[in-house]
Amino acid sequence: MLDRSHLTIIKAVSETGTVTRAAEQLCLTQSALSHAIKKIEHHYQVQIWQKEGRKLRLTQAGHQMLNLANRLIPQFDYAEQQLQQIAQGKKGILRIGMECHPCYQWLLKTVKPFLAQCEGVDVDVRQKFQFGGLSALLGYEIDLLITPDPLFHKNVLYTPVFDYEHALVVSGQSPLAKLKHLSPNDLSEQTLITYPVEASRLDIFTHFLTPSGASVKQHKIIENTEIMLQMVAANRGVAALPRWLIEEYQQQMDIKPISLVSPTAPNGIQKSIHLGIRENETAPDYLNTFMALSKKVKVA
Amino acid sequence: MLDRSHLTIIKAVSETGTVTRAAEQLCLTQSALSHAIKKIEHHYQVQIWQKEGRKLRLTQAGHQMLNLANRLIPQFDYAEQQLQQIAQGKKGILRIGMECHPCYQWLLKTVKPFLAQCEGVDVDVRQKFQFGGLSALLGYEIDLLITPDPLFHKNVLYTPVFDYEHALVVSGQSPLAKLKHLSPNDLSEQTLITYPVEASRLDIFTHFLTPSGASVKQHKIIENTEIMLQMVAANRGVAALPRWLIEEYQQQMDIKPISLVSPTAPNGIQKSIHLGIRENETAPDYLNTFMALSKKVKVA
DNA sequence: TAAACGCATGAATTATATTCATCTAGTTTT
DNA sequence: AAAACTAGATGAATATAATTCATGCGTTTA
Repeated sequence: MLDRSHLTIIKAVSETGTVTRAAEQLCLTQSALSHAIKKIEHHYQVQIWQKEGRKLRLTQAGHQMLNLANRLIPQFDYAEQQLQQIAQGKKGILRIGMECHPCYQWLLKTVKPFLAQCEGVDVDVRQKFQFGGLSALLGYEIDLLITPDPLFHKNVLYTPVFDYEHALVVSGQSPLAKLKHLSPNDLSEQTLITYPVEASRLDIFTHFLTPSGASVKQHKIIENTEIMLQMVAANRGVAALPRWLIEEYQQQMDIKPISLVSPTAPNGIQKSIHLGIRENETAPDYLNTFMALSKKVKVA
Repeated sequence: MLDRSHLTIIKAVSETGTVTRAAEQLCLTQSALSHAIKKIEHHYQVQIWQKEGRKLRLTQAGHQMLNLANRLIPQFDYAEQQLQQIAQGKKGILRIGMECHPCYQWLLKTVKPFLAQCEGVDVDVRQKFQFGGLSALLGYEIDLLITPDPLFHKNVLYTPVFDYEHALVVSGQSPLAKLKHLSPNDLSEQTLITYPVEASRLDIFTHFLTPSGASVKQHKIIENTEIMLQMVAANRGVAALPRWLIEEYQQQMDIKPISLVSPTAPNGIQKSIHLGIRENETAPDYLNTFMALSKKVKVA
């Protein structure tokens, strides 16, 4: 029963001093305000104000309403502003899910201009998903999935943003460094360093070693890309990473990319990073902004 | 535009999970809620929720509305409760203004049974007023003024609650202690301790010293009654306080009351504590309760 | 003492909220 | 795979509530 409008009226009356001026301020008639307050006065059986000569005076109940108004109205106003900003795609949280460890470097490059362009929008990046990135997307844990392996789902729309070659990175000191490309059996005496995910999600296994029945001497797990490359540079192992990423670090480290050639991938392992979004809903503007920006980012 | 009702709807929907059940809870139809939300969706051009199979899912904007709802609705509810209780004269805040420092002891005795009797009513005591207690009362800062000096005003009704003698308190060791009463000139070599208010509001000046052209040797300011009495007991000065108050402390301290006799006050300074209330308005029940209680409280 | 000001109020009007009946789409049952 | 069911959306009809208009009454001002 007691409503925002009543609070607005009481506030306006206390500000302007008279109902008539309050009505002007609210673009209503004096009568409208008078009726409105009379109504809640009847409903709660309390007086809100009293005529005192020509002036009005708030009763205790009126003062309580005024207090309430002063507390609540700004919150309503702020919420409305937020709604309008959300409507214009200026406000929100873009929750990004990453399924592609080395893409982090790329993401940073995209997020930077995005934050500059969409001032009201925060970015949240998540990298671990209990049931995988796709279900995180469908379960509304994230709004955007960055993945090199776009698993089909009817409600998810994937957009490729850039192609890259998944190559082996080796130390400049390694004997392998002289080769232009190598085949699965060339790794039989090597130590392979990977991110801590299941082998079934590592392309070097699924698209290179496993189809040929080949394997490596040792398998080490490292979570951090830079450390991984330091290890490789120190000739303590080899790793599979995007060629552009390797080339980016090549200036500061003694490393080298080599194509992974096999019967199933005669030209090396070719991959595409895809952005996945839910298809059913109307995407907020800032999501489209992000998609557009992501296509402009150069990676090599 | 955005209103309490919308917040109520969103809250109910989030609690019950479906619009239909929310409608039941609010004693409305599913259609009503659907239309209401559609309206603000159109107005702000945002989605609040989405159908997802048989379930609903709040959008980001929807979640913000829900947050707002959870913050604001309880405040509305509380305000309504207060209104209803105010209507019944059962609930409110009794804002008491004190213009009489030593009356604090008396006030405590009155407030205690009052709080017991009026469970829903809070008491707020204010002691300092920028423009004095009378204007605080007329300006609705307080609802009740406790004063020994009832300044006339046509809209203020004063009721005397008890009479007392304003007497001098001296140490038992003081040579003055042997006197039954004393006159203004007897204080010429004494140190007078008073509360920190203007001399024009201290009866010992206005009704005793000043009319006779007398004065004291020294004037010390102390805010706290007990400390004041400790000082007196230690024979470091004398003070003017209600006789009943002095007698109350006489058991535990070596102090003594002495009447202040002068041509203008041949029987000592006789005072009355008055309760002042605004006359024009209908007083809430608990104010009358307080008035009634205050007359029963014995002070000596 | 008339004019001006300012709130209250009843009736008329306008706007808004709610319902009813129906539709659509997803989900479950058979 | 069809039928039955569930839950929300929607347009039109209706009910309710908000607003205005015209006017009255008390207070203040000139």
